[in-house]
Amino acid sequence: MSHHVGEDIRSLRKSRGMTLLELAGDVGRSVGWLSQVERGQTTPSVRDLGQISDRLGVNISFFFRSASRAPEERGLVLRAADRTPIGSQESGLVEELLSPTLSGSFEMIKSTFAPRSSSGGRRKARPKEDGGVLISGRLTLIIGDREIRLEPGDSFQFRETDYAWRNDGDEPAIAIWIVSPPIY
Amino acid sequence: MSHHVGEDIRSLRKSRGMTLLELAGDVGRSVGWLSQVERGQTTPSVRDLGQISDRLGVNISFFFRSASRAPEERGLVLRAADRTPIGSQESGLVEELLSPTLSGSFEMIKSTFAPRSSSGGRRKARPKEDGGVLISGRLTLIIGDREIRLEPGDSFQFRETDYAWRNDGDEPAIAIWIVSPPIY
DNA sequence: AAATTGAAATTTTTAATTGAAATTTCATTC
DNA sequence: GAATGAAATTTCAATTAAAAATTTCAATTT
Repeated sequence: MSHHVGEDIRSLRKSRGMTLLELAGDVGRSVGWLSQVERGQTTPSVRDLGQISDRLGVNISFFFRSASRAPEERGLVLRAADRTPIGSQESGLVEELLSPTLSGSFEMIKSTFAPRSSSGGRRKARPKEDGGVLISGRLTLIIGDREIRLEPGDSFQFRETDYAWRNDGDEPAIAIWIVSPPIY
Repeated sequence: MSHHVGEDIRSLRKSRGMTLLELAGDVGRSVGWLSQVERGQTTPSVRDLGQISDRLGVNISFFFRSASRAPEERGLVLRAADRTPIGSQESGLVEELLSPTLSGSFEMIKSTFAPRSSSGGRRKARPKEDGGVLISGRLTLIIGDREIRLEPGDSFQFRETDYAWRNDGDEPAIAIWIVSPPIY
């Protein structure tokens, strides 16, 4: 009874705007069953969970990121060693989830921007608010019509949905990035 | 016309749950006047602003933290050099606002916990959500009945309103702390 | 004349309804 | 026991109404 993959499934499903009906249909199970899985009343088979994770676009290992930790701290802390890459198919950008749970009102992400790289086009996105602090390296943000060059220690926050980034430097740029509401 | 102290005043007032009527009364001015000040249609005198900042519990210099920066980046970026201590009368804890504006849906704070110090009693607080990443040092969080020892790189997130902290180490603990909704 | 007030006009917020959609429950089937 | 499917329940989004808060601006004060 220790693993509540259900809570993660629910958050991922919601952040993607899917209903029980849709996800259950996609993985070939009933709405009632998925409801029970999400609430921890039924344990899905590994095969079921594999289908679910495929459909939600995460690796199945994501559900077990804190598996080796004491149950009391699961969902409350995420240890540095347990962070997993998530999302972001963009080359040049590696995102690791810092939030121990997906069900909060905001999400914390460690973003690493490769040297000499930049985001592709602009982002299409739901209305959300972004913010962050540059920890190391250099990073240029293009927000609206403004171009902002960040140095370590600088912080930022904005609601523009279309923005882009660029790392002109020779070293990776590392930022703590905050998104609200959650995107994963 | 460059300084919009009004926006900060409005955010601080709201985060403290005050109405125009209350704050205006406390500083001996009319509601209409304060409304104009907050919307940048009237500039308060330095004396008025002093009274307002006293009542809101910030140093008057807070309103001018980004004064030397280009207007385009004000409210969007906060440069490392412009950070000011804010809030937290607690000894052992220094909080610096990272958010460039107070009007977002969350607030980013750099918290420095002195060696061998701890929070006094529990916190009384409005419902909010806290999260963060420990950047350096060691920090113990007491959340509900759980005691969590954090190492650098560990991240956390919770909604419990009563929590406490303790730094048993010999060096300061530095964390990036996120609060939603804003408290300042 | 510029700053400030105060009261009327307007906007925002809160609470209560309601119908639709989504979710939960649980007796039945596989 | 695992899973389904339909009935029961809950949640969500859209309305509406009343109260509270804010804005506006003509009048007053400095």
